[in-house]
Amino acid sequence: MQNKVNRCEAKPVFFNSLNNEQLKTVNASRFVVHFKAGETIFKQGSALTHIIYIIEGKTKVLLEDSNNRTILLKILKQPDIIGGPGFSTDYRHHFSVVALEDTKTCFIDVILFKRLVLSNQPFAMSLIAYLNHEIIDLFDKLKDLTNKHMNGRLADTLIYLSDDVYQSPEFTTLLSRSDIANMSCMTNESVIRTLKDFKADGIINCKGSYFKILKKDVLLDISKKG
Amino acid sequence: MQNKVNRCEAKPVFFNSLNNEQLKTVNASRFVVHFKAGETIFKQGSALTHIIYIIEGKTKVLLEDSNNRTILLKILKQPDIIGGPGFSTDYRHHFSVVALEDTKTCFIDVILFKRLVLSNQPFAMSLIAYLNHEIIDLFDKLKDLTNKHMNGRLADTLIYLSDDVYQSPEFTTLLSRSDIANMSCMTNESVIRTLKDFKADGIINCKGSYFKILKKDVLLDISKKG
DNA sequence: AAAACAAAGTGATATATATCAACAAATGAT
DNA sequence: ATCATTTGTTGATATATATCACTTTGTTTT
Repeated sequence: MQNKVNRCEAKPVFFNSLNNEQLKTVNASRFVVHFKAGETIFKQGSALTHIIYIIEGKTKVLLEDSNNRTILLKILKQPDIIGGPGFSTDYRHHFSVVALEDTKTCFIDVILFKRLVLSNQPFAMSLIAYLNHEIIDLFDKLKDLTNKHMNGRLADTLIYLSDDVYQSPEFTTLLSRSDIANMSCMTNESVIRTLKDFKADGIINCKGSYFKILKKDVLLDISKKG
Repeated sequence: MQNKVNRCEAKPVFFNSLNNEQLKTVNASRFVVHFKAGETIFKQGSALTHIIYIIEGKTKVLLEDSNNRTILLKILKQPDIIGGPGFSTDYRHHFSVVALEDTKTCFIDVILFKRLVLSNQPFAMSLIAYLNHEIIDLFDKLKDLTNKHMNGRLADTLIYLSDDVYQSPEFTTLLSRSDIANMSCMTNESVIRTLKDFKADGIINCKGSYFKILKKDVLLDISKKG
């Protein structure tokens, strides 16, 4: 891990409610860290000492359990903030974050972050709104992953990648088949087989890391039906 | 639904960080509502107008999806607060709450609640901590429900009921087999069969609504192994 | 108490999905 | 370029779990 200290170029939407003086304090202590593809930005269970802002690059968020099973929860990229529910609870990380490509991040001391929350009500309120959005997303994830069958779950993953991560019906992904499996709660082999089915039905086209969604309406329908 | 207006006798832990003046404001506007067993306290999708504090009685929290499948997320009882992630986002309920027995609740206007959050930093911070705990619980739920097999999931449910809800190895529950199924993401029939297996193995005893956990260590082991 | 209804329980069968084993293709190292 | 290693792919088989049809038990209603 390279550890180049310099200024952040970008500013997260999240920090909009800070005043100039507060922004100056943040600027004074924050530092940039570069991660190479495959490197772990932080590991589940470790101490939460900084709130991390992604300046550049895509990262995957992993929920790991004691039996070596992993859920790939989501993909984070600029201007996402990586905090995690350890903030103001046990100050530990409850998921791991791994860089999918070379990634540039900005570290903000969590003690400073807490001071900002305590001294700026709109900032606190926007954090509360953010956390509630996270909870809504987790509700949806819980429903999708437990109630839907493989086809529906894989359709969800493909729609998520296309709409949210790559913002295009056509994309080349850094995710392996196993990553896609971990996102969709299925095995490697089942992902491959189901992708093959989708391809045979003319819903998508894919080869290796290349994906193209041909019939989004059908995919949405599969997602809805579960 | 009866709608008897009077004072709340109990005060949630949650409101500890309020000062006297703020408590007075809350007291002035809050009102008590009684629900009978089976009645819906609020329905998923409806407007979030009040934060509800449970004074007495047990309620179930239901996550409903568009295909009529339901997850029973948890059981709430005094001194739990029912707010939900609609607060400061879309001001809608993202789950339904149904009374399992006669339940006494205290309604607090959500606009007043928001004012309190904005005017009292420690209160805001304790809300943030609460939301983060909720997220940690959801992470665990997500991992448990997607990674574990039936035995492990049902073991989790039994441990939850014994430890958290009834706080005794022996309890008579208001939950039906279907409720237990919805908590454990399995069918009615599978719950019955698995309970029978546990009984045959001397891990639990149960008959109708009566449950007794005989070998908690074994149950914990089943839960861990998944 | 009888009837009606809901909830609990059982067995047979179907189905979704994982597992295993083997191989092909792509990628990286020497 | 060749070998080694990982990643992707395929087919055969095993297994967990749902579904369906039915019986039994318990609980409310008249």
